[in-house]
Amino acid sequence: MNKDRRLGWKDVQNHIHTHIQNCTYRPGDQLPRDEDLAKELGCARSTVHRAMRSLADLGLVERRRRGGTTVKIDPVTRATIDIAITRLEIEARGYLYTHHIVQQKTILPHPSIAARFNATNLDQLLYIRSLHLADGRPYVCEDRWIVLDTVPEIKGVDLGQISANEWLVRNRPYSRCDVQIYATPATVEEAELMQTNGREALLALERTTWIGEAPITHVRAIHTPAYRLKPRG
Amino acid sequence: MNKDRRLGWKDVQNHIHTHIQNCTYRPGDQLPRDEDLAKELGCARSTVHRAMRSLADLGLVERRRRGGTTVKIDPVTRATIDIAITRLEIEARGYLYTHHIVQQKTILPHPSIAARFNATNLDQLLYIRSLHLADGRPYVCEDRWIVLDTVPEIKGVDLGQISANEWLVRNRPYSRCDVQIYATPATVEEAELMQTNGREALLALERTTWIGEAPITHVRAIHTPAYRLKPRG
DNA sequence: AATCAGATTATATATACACATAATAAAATT
DNA sequence: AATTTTATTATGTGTATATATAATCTGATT
Repeated sequence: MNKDRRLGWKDVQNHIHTHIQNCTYRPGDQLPRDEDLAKELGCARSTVHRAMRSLADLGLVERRRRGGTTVKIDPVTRATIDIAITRLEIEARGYLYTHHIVQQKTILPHPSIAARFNATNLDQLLYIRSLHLADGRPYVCEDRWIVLDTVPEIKGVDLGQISANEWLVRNRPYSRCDVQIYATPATVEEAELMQTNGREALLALERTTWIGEAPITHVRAIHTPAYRLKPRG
Repeated sequence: MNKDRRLGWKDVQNHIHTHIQNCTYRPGDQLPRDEDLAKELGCARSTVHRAMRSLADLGLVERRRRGGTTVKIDPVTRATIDIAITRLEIEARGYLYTHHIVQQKTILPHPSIAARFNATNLDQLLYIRSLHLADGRPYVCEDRWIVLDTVPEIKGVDLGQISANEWLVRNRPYSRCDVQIYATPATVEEAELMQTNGREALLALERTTWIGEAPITHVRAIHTPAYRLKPRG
């Protein structure tokens, strides 16, 4: 037990959070100043500050210099999703991971792909359609465009061995990543690959990455119909 | 300009982040100790600590007591989505918001709904299907189950005026929220409401909330086919 | 009355130091 | 040799203080 222990920032955070849940402080209300709260609770201002900053990170309160801290008027539900290497996601669910390349070719960028990269002067792209399986059953179908100017080394990699997904994550850190999530009906070919019905509703997860100004890759990953994306704990 | 300014934690963060992007430090590598980095960069350990904690929050590095800080072996793309009140989301896009109730009734919980709440002894629920429109065009169709035992006051609220979504967010803080995102084909009735084709692929966003142990509400919000969920900048 | 220069105030950041805690290694004990 | 105890080490937390920054108010100047 932590009977006589000093007050920690998490205690302070809980204290305030509880009051917000109690409606002691309601949306829009002003919270006490850091200093006053510190005095009231018998801890240092830094400790209150740490707790307040954490609550602000959670999107529960808003802090403005001089304006003090207020309970957010329009609370948002903040959900954080971790998009891991597909192999690890499948293995974490206890399945055996395999993958294979469906199609691979070097192409010039289609305007819609160039638009995603927000670039006009793109040269050759490596296009790969690959299927990732869990215990032999389709799990994710990935369409990927890799900017060869930015990642020339990938030409020498055996992408049948290590997936482009995994190789890139391990070898090409990015400085910016755009994500979009949407529902899409399976095309006939996709339905065949995913072993499901045509025009079935699939969850699509698109990512586009850059290092500095240079575009790296654009992926569109479609999941099996039953797939549910769950934010972390 | 901040020429001769002291080093801030964001500077330190950028410093390390740049090195990770450079591959000076690669996934799995050990970073210098906080103290050494502080000495090297000429700032306090607390400043380095702040930067490191931020990088850990971003999912870029992992910190273990005694074990030091390492670049994450399997980096994840971390995306944070803010789910706001539907009215505000629509207005933020510059549209006129309207909504209306399609159906409203008091029912006993269907087992699948009780399962979502992880509860067995649920009493009466208020079920509401409502349509939220942007400039008169369907935007979101919301199926909501409200636990009347937990939120009895809602019986006295005119939910045609203020949506259940908005009333609950403003009046019922929650301590826990489960979120699930998936694709679903529109039913015939849903397609009619959303003015789209039957079995069209729609993005569904499910939320279930509790205050303490008490279940508050469960929502299933389906979006128009063109809808794309975008994590915050 | 409008404008602009300071004073004020609350949060934000940086620093320094002490102690807590967890993980590990080394030493002592059985 | 196996186990337990102890020491070490790097991060985590709490405290105290000084300074920075942004927002607001005050009041002098025009």
